Amino acid sequence: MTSTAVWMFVAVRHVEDRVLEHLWTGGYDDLTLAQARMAARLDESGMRLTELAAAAQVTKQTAGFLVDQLERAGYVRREPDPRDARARLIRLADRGLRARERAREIEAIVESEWEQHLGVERMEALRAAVLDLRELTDPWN
Amino acid sequence: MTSTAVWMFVAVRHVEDRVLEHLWTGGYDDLTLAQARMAARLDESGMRLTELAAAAQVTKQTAGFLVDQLERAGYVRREPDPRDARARLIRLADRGLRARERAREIEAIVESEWEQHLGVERMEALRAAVLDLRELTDPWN
DNA sequence: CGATATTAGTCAGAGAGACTGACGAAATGG
DNA sequence: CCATTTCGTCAGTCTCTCTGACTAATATCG
Repeated sequence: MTSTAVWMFVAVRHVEDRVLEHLWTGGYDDLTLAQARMAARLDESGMRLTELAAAAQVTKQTAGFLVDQLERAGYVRREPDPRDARARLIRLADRGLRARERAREIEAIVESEWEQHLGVERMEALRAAVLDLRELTDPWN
Repeated sequence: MTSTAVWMFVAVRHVEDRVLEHLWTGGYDDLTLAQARMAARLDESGMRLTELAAAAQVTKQTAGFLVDQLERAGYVRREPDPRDARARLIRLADRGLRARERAREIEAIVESEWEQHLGVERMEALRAAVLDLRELTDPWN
């Protein structure tokens, strides 16, 4: 190093800090970084624990540990999966939806700061490039 | 979410996994992810613990904990700082330099994969954009 | 100079997060 | 229908990270 990935890491950490601070000051002060990272990968239609674990790149034990906490705090709920009696679908509950909304506020602000710094065109190119890289880098996709 | 930062996070994790695996198979199998992240931010001229902590975005206690391990494993050494008797300069030792060299090998491979996927031009734009964002995102700079 | 404030780093303790291994229950596929 | 795979949990351990308190050295300023 020092490779591109290191500077991406720095940028990510910066966003995470901003998001977490915004969530905390907005009343979601029981969320930890690890919990927020899990929740960030949860899609609208509900996911199984194993799926979520793969998407978040942690073991299913770790995912279960964090989802337990999110559930107890009211951010997500588990529903039976009609297709498989062993599995349950994890979805955002009301509190989770509201917290996601709040997170999106600050994300939009940070991205507009970046856009201001880079210019609209380069920011759009960055966004598109990173998204394209998912094909190579996202175990979930 | 899902914001740009989430996909950057995914890409970073992918690189970290690849680097760590490459280091492990190359004989540096005592390195942990947290240790490698610290070492990645260590510059050639030597840094103080407090500087390194700021750069890596952890507390100085955490930085000290990880540097202790890196030192015991022979990756770094601490030298007295001629400018300040309280401080010491942390530098890469021989083993650390060799490990960094090995890390750079795989980083170059991953970046060439990305370049192949995005094209030379877009990859260069990505690299430049992320580097430019340091002004907004890197507490060390 | 000398009192005060700041800075560099360490010690101690606690909590969170991450892993491996083993397991029961349900589903899948010959 | 039996063997295998998959879903999730339980148990245990280790690593990482933080807060708070502290010592020693340096910087500031009247």
